[in-house]
Amino acid sequence: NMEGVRMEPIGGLIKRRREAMGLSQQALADQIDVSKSYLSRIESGERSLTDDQAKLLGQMLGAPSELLLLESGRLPADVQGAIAADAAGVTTALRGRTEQSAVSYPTSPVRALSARSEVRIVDPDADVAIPARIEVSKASTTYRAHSYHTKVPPSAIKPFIEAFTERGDLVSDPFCGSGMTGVAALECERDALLSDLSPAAVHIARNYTAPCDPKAFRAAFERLKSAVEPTMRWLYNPVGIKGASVEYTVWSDVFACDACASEITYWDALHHSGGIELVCPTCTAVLNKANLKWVGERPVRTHVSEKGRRMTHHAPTAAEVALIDEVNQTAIPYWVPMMKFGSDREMWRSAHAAMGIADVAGFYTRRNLHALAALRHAIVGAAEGRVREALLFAFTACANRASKRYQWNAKRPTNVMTGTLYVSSLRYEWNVWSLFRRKAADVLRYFESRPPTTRTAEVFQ
DNA sequence: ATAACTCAGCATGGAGGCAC
DNA sequence: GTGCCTCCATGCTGAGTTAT
Repeated sequence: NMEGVRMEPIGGLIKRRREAMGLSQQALADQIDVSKSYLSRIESGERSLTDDQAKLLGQMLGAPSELLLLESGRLPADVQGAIAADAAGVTTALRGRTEQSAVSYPTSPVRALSARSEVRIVDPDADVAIPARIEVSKASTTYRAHSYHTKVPPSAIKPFIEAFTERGDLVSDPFCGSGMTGVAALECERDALLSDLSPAAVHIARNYTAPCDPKAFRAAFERLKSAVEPTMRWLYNPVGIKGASVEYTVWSDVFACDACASEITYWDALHHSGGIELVCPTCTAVLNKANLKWVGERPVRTHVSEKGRRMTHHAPTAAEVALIDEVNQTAIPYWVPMMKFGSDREMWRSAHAAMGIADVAGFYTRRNLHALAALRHAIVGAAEGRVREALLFAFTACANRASKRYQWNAKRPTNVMTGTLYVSSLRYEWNVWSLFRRKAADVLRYFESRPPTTRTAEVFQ
C-alpha cells in the first residue's frame, strides 16, 4: 500500500527507454501483460509496478528493475522493511531532512549602499545631547517576548541614535544580538542594517524588527492549536483526571548511597534530614552529595490546574507516573536536534556526562522533548513565510524554559539558573503547551503594539 | 498516430465489527 | 481465538474522449 508515499517520477526512465527502442505504449504494455492505459499511468508515476512487472520491464528495457520500481512510486524491499521495522525512525529521518531547514536566513544584505552614501563622522568633542543617566524598565511583556543574553531595552538605545543620527539615516549594528538597536532605530524613524554571526541572534533580531500581520498570526496559531491538541492532551493530561492538566512536574536526581548502596531520591533525603544535612533515608548515614553516584531521576511532585481553578500540587499519582513511563518508551516521530555536547564544547560540564546528558536533547525530559518536537512540526505545517517565522520565534522563546535548567527551590520556586547550563538536582518540567500559549500571546501583543513606520530593518547572518 | 486522460466496473484482500 | 460478514482501498481492464 503506497498511499501517501507516492514520489515524483525520477525523470521518465521507462518512457525514455521505451521511446529509444521504438516501442509504443501498446506494444510495451502487451509485453508486460498490462493494458496501455495502465502503462501510461505507470510511466506518469500514478500507478506502481509489481515486483514481477518490474523484473519483466527491466529485462525488456535493459534497465535496473529497482529504478523502474522507484519511478513508479514503489519503495525498494529494504526500505519497505525499514518502514515496517522502524516506522517512527524512518518518519523522523524524513521529517528531519525537510523540517531542519524550515527557515533560512540571508547571508548578505539586499540593501546596497550607494556610492553617494554619506557617512557622517561624529566629532568626539562635539556637544551632543546624551543624557547623563538613562533609567529604563525591562519588565514589559513585549520586551520579554523573547529572552536573549546581553539584551538592552530599545528605550535605553534611542537617546544615542537620536544624538548621533538624523531621521531617515541608516543605523547599522554588525553585532546586533537580539536586534534591540534595530527596534530602537525603527522607533526613531531610522532604517536599520543588522547582522550577527549567531543564527539564534539573526532569528530573534529579524522577528523583533520585521512587521507581522497580527490577524494572520492569530489564525495560524488557531490552526496550530488544533493540530497539536491531541499530542499535548496525551502528554500532560493523565488518564482519569478529567479537565485537569499537569502544569509542571518537580523532578529529583536519584543517587546511590555510598554507605548502604540503596537508591536515594535526593528530594526524600533532603526532607528526611530537614534540608540542612543530607541523610540516607535507608541507613541514616550522613552523606556528602559530591561523593554520590548519579543513578537516575524521578518525578517527586506534580502541579496541576483545572479550568479556572488555582494550581494544586501532590505527590505523583500512579497514573502520572505511568504516563511518564509510557512517554519514555514511545518514539518521537519528529525532528529532534542531536547536536553533541562533548568535552570539546565550551559549555561542557563533567556533571552533565555523569547525568547522561550527551547532546542538546539531553537537557529535556523525554516528555518535553516530544512536546517541543511535535510543536515545531505542527508550526511548519500550520504556516509558512513570515507567520511561520513568527511562530518559531514564540517557539524558541519557550525552548529554554522547557529545559531542565529550572531549579526547584522551596523559597524561590521557578528559579532559573541564569548564565550557565547547570542542571540542578531538583528541577521543574514545565508544560510546553502552557509556555507556548503564553509566549505566543506575548509575541502577538508585540506585533500589535508596533507603531506604523515606513522605515525598514534588514537582518542577515 | 499516439499519448493522455476519464470513467464504470470487477476482483482481491486487509481491517474491523460481531457472534460464538 | 475463530469464523463470518461488510466495508473499502487498490489493482487492473477496456471503451471512449481529448490533446499533441
